[in-house]
Amino acid sequence: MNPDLRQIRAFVTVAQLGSFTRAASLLNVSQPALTVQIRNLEEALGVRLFDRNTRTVSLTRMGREFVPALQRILRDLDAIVAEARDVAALRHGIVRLAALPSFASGVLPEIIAQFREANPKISFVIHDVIASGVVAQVREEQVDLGLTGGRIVDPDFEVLHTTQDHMHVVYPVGHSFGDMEQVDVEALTLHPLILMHPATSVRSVVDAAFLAAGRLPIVAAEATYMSTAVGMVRAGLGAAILPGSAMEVRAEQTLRSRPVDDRRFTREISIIKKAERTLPPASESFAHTLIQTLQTA
Amino acid sequence: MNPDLRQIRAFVTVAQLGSFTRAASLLNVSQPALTVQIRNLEEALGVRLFDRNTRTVSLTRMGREFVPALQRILRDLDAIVAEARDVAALRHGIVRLAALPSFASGVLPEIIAQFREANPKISFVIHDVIASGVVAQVREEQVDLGLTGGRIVDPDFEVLHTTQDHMHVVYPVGHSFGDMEQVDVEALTLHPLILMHPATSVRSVVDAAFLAAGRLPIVAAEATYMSTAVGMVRAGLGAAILPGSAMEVRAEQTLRSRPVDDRRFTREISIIKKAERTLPPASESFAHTLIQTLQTA
DNA sequence: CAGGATTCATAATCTCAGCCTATTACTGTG
DNA sequence: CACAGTAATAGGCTGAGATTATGAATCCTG
Repeated sequence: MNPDLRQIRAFVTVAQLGSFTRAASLLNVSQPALTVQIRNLEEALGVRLFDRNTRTVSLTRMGREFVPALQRILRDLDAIVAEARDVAALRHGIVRLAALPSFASGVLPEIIAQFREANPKISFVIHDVIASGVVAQVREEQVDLGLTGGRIVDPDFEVLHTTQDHMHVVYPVGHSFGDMEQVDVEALTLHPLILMHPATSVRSVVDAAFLAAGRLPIVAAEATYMSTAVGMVRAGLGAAILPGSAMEVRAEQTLRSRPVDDRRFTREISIIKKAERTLPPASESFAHTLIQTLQTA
Repeated sequence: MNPDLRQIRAFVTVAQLGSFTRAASLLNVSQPALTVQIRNLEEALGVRLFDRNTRTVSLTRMGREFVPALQRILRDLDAIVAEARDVAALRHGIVRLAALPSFASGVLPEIIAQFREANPKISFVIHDVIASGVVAQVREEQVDLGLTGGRIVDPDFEVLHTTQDHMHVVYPVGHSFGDMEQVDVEALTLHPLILMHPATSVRSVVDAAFLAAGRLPIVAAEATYMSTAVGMVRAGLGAAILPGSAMEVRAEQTLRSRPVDDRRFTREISIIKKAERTLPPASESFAHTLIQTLQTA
């Protein structure tokens, strides 16, 4: 028969203490139980490990040679078990998530900071990629969670939460948008606009909204990055339409922003994970706080 | 509860095969047993290891991270068990023994060569030291076996075997010893002799024999090493009295040797081990062949 | 799209490994 | 030489874990 972890623990403990009785009390078993465990281990290995009479216990040479190796195995195993329990208790862990750049630079950093205050040992790996990239990385399980725009119908994914991300218009101080009762599609159509690049999810929403309203915007410029768009606004090229989730819509000294007064200028945001996949405890927990933060905000 | 080796083996096997059913048949248990083992392991670690539905099994990220570490532990442990069984089966091992130089260079090499023919993987560590050194090394357990002269009465030691080592006289071709009916104490007293150094056990035997006979030898020279004594004989300084066990008494071209014809020129040889100590299987086995060889010779 | 096949999970039952208590046997010590 | 302390043995019992039987879900196929 093959050795057993309890037998190995018994052996190492007896070897260290030099006594069956004391080892037994340390291991919370009776002394006869230990005697049997050691005997079984000796039979399993085919080698006598202790020379013992009724008064004294000492390792044989073979026993002495095996102690360090077995000790190391116990140590390694205990370390793995402790690691697993740390992961389970959120004392350790890595949250891997993919997010659209707008979220990655916008709402996410604050939420992560708040989460890490409660769980300081948990680290994050954020992949900021475009919408199709988020979906792909979740599908290939390079990340546990995805934060992306649009509605997900693929059964490969489970949508943990959806929320609305309303578009804002960003304009320089003194722009006429600042004085209007409401900035609706009509108003937007009258001014040169800076829009995101057509491949982005923000642009699809904007285009769809204009299309639904039967209007065409005056496109002054297109930008791939939101910070570029903001720079263009600052340079006076026009007003930018950017999602409310993005950091860039926050007030700068010389700029202002306000929501577009039209429900259609809204994109859906989904927090997704791969279907039928258990998240690591850290990611699971972070998903929860993420959802709660987005709900209350 | 703490993890169990069977649980770990089950986990690694299921992870490798990606199937409970196939893993179960490989491990010679029923599939429900495996299900329970994995569940218990997951509970012990506090972490879900597999995502499984009724058709498919796949590792979670946590599970994937634990596989290599646990695999290594199983590999290490199996190696230790295999090593122990090799030692038990004499497929491995080291025989440590201390012997008087006369044996170490005399009878021992042949016996070791013969033993290693049957057990090629067993190696030897020979300490050739004087009698008191042999006893000391056995007492301190630096060696398993001791081969020494004299009678051992100390209860710290167990005498596995005793045999007689009769003294021989070594002389040049043409010496008158070669023509005598018998070389007894009387004869020895008439010729210059080369004796071992007084600290050696050979010399004590020789001195005691002369004392008992009430004679005094003519000491031409004293040597610490037997090979030195033989060199002196070759140089014509006289005849040497050396133990029969020593290689040096074997015929050289220009030398002859014959037993001294007096029962008192005999020393006792003991094979000893520490009392109450189990020998490693290799040493145990070698002790047996050693005893048998000495008995039949 | 229905049904058979396959696979994991659950339930119920049972067996034996292993524990505990009580006792024995031995040894080192004062 | 008696006592104290320690490991080994015996006997009885309990529960962990195995098995078989069955259920539930999913995939494959015609």
